[in-house]
Amino acid sequence: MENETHLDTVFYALADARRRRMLEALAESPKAVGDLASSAGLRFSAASKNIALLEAAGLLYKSRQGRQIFCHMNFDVWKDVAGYVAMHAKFWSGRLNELEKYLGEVNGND
Amino acid sequence: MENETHLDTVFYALADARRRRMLEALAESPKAVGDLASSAGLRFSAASKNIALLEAAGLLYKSRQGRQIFCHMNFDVWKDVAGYVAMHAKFWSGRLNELEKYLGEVNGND
DNA sequence: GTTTTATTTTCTAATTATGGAAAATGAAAC
DNA sequence: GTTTCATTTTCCATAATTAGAAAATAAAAC
Repeated sequence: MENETHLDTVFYALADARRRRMLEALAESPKAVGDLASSAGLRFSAASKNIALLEAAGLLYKSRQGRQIFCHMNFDVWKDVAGYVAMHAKFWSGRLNELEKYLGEVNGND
Repeated sequence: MENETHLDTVFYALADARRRRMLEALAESPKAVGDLASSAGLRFSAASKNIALLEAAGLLYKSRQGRQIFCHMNFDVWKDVAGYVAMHAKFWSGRLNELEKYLGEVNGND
């Protein structure tokens, strides 16, 4: 599902520090909308709209639990992004060691 | 040089299919502004503005050759993007083989 | 069923982004 | 130095984005 329009919305969604902060919170564990609002320093209504944007980009999905709505990171979409980046980052070819180091540092070799 | 604001501008720059098309053209070889305009299906003035945006994001740099201005892909910035993607794509951990395959397919194992 | 909690929607106003056209710049050709 | 070519800048009109406030929904608690 990696078409032009989709990449538009994904990259656009990532082009905002507060939205990225929400995703960073989600990377750890699913969070309710209200929690994400605080993470990003936004009011409820603004957070809700930004979350809808992230959802439209496929970067997260929601599930209801009682009165709360939980957001979950959709890791699959990162594959599209990674694919696009890899495509244009030709320079990574033959430098997988370097990327491996990156991944190791960033993820703590887990 | 991977700060929040920089990522904002980089992702924003990537969030437009025509700008990505220009970058795709540049990945192959440096191109004059006029050539990029046609690649993206834009008039000169519009192309010039989008190129300025890509330049501000650090995705390309310019060099003058006679009356033409050539744009060159700046591969280094992709490292920032790749780093960010890798950071959030935890799921890639332990799946480097898969990524390797990706890179192989995409770059034709060169 | 009324209240409370969690979230979304609607509406408005302010800000920002966009392309096109035409004028302006900059360098080369003559 | 005047013309030509390549690109940028300015100006304008249009469209898109955003947050905030208040009203609306939706589900649970009482």
